[in-house]
Amino acid sequence: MRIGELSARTGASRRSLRYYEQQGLPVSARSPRGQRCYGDDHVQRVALIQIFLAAGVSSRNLARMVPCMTEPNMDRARQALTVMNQERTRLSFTIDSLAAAREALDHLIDVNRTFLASVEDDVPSDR
Amino acid sequence: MRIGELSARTGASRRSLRYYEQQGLPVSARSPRGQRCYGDDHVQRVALIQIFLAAGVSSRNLARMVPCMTEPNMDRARQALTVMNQERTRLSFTIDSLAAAREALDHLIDVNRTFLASVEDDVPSDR
DNA sequence: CTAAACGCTCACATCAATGTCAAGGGCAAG
DNA sequence: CTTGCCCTTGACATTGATGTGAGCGTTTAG
Repeated sequence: MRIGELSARTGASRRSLRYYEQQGLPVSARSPRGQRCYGDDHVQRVALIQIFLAAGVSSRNLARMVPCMTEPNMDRARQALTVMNQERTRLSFTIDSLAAAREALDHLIDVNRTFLASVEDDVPSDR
Repeated sequence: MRIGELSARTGASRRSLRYYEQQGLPVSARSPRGQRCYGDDHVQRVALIQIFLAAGVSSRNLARMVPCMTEPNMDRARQALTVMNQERTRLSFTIDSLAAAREALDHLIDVNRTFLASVEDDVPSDR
């Protein structure tokens, strides 16, 4: 399939797909007269890329991980493993931070709700 | 205290503190001849801002939440509550996404590790 | 064959938070 | 008063993923 279809199937814009490729993500298989040509397997690979990009993995690091997903290779595998572990640590840290933020938010929401309730009850309580 | 000290206490750069204020975050209390002047309570408020900014809350939305933390007010409280709930939803969604990404990553790590182990065992198994 | 629809590259724009630099004002100690 | 440090505003730079548009080739349907 060509880029338009892959874009439709993955939800990634054509622009993004070209960008991924430009960043070294092996999402391409250039063909006939310069047009990008993809197979069904690329759909899943792009999905994975989207997941990790959304998770804050830089395309730079992703480029060191993705090749490994497709074509195992001793040298790269070791490097990839290192990056993956780093990213895992970063991810865990981020998740914890977000959870903490959510707790703080819950507290604020609670305070706010209580405040609003007290104000609204003021009139009734005046009866 | 002035901006330098607040910066030192919170870890936020002077630039950031001015930026927060510019974005409508009530992190200021302009004084004598134009210099920003803060109280101890500002330290905690900035800390909260940092937490939420790091959690991906836009300064725009933060501006609708923060005033409420400091000075309860019916009108703003309702608006803030709406924003807070939206942000909470977004946060939860993000956390789930990151957790999913981490699982995907764990899988990749496992595959990679297995691959490496198999390759390394190849020589010993050849004996 | 022609037009529509799609693809290619290049380049500039965007957003958000922050860095950085410039030109100047405020204030304390010598 | 001067030196030094902190402050002010304003403007331009950066980073990363993506949008957008121009100018030009390709493929496909009529």
